[in-house]
Amino acid sequence: MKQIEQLTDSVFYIMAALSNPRHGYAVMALIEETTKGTVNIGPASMYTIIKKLLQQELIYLYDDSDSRRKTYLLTQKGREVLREDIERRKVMIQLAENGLKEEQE
Amino acid sequence: MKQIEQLTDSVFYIMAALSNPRHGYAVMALIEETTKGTVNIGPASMYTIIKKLLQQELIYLYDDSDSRRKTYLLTQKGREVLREDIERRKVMIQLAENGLKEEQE
DNA sequence: TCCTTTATATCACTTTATGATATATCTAAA
DNA sequence: TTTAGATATATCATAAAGTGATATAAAGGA
Repeated sequence: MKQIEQLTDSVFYIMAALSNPRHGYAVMALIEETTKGTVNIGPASMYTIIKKLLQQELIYLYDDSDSRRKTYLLTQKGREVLREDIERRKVMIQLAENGLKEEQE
Repeated sequence: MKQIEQLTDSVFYIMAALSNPRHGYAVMALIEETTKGTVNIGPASMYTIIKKLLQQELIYLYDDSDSRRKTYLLTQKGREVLREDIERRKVMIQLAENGLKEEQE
C-alpha cells in the first residue's frame, strides 16, 4: 500500500517534460539536453514509464494523428501530483542544506 | 556503468540526515518527523542502504562505544556527493516549474 | 538505393525497496 | 521484579523499478 504518491526521479523528469505535449523520443532528448547529459533515460525506461503513467491516468494520449509519433500530455491529476512532488522535493533540499550547514558550526 | 552519481530519494534522505552523527533508528525517526509522516523509511530500507553507503565510503561508522547504538556520519566524499545531488535536484525543480508555467501561457 | 536519424516497443536481467519477522536491550510502571 | 512497550539493529524473501540489448519500421538525405 503506497502512501502519498511519491514520484521517482525518472518519473519526475518525464512528467516535467510532459507538462507540454511531447512524444516519447522528444522527452528523452529534452531530458538529455536540459541536464547536459548527466541524466539519461533510455527507451526501455521511457516506454515502461509512459505505460505506467497512462494506467495511472497521470498522462493521456494527446495526439496520435501522425502515424509515427504519439504525443502525450499531463492530465489535471498529473499536474497536481507533479506540483505536490515539487513541494516535497523543495522540502527535501531544505533538509539537506540545513544539515550540511549545521555541521559546519 | 553508472554515470555521474545519482542518489535515489531514500538514499538522499538518509544521507541528508547523516550530515550530523546519528544512528539508524534516529535517522528513521527524523525523516518521519521532518516530512510529517509523508515519507516513511522502514528498517529494511534503512539498514540495507546504510550497508551500501558504508561500502561506497559515503558514510563511516562514527561511534559504536554504546553497545546498542551505531552512529554514522558522512565522509568528505559523501558530503561532496550530497552537495552535487542537491544541485541536480534544484535544476530538476526548475525544469518542472518552468514546464508548468509555460503551459499556462 | 542505402544509410542515418527518428520513433516506438519489449524481453530478460539487474538493482533497489520493503513487509514481515527475529532478536536483544533499555525503561517505566504495575 | 516481572513485564510490556519503546528502542535498536538485522536479514530474508519478495515486489517494484530501471535498464541494456535488441527488434522493428518509417522518414529523410546522400
